[in-house]
Amino acid sequence: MNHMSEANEQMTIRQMCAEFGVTPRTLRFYESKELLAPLRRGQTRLFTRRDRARLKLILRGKRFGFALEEMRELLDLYDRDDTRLLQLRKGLKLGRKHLAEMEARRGELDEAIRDLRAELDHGARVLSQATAKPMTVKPTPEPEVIR
Amino acid sequence: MNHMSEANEQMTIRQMCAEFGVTPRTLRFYESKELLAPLRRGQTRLFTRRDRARLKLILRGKRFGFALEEMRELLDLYDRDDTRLLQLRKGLKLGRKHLAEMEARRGELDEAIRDLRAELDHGARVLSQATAKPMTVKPTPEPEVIR
DNA sequence: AGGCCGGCTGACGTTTACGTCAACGTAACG
DNA sequence: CGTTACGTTGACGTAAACGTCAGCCGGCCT
Repeated sequence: MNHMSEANEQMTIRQMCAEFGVTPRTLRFYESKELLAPLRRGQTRLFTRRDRARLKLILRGKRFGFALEEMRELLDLYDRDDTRLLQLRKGLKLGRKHLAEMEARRGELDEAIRDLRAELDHGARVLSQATAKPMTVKPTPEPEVIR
Repeated sequence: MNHMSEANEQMTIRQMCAEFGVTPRTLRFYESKELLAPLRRGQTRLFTRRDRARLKLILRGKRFGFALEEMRELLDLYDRDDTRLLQLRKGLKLGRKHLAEMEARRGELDEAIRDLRAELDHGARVLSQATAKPMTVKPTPEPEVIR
């Protein structure tokens, strides 16, 4: 009962690593870059729910090719410090820019997916034809246009 | 003189750079990694439509965080060498894996977009409320500056 | 008391994806 | 015929994002 105190609020570095699949080095590195700001019990880091939220966003950003430095600025937007209006304005502007980037990227991703699908379809077609009549092995002088 | 020769088929390194917004170094680097294989007129590289197609895919892949090495394997899939069936099979498998990754990534991207939008809406709401009744402004060190 | 675990701080190493610079070739321009 | 422009090949440098290793704490078990 005791060791199950409702504090999964603060967690150690190992627990964080387990939850997010990163190494301690990574978390310390992020802290050094001021992306995270865990509490301290003596020397030991204690990661809060805020750190977890930020880390989630960081890793998400990374997966889409945003640099850590870019993410750092954006993180404040998610912090919802509604008291400082100037900051908020800046954050909104930045956020909108980011959103536009992401939507553009989604469009491109869709295109890439379409293209890749087309290639896969083509490949599958060629393959089924080849296995159907295995005579047509080498000469493929089809007038197919490469687009 | 014949600057209008119909050969935009083979193009020089500068022309490539202009078309794709990269540096010569980048193209030479890609060649060294066997991602491109331009022809040669003596020493000079001549990039073909094949190189252009590949470069387009490379840059696209990069924008979505795929490493050059990953892209290199995939590029063959787009080459449509329909003669080597075993290769084709391998390529298809790889391509499908890649496609699955991209689709997963698109799902995540959509989620990220939704989240960011929510934050932006929240921010905008807070901001409009604050400007409507500016009494609830926490002690801001600086007086409000317009944008 | 001794030993191990988990965490901490440097500090240097590594990988990826190029940038930068030197030295050279060659073709055209004036 | 010199210089300007574009091309080439090394070779070394760099920024980002960690990995790795050494050395040192402070608890906790036995």
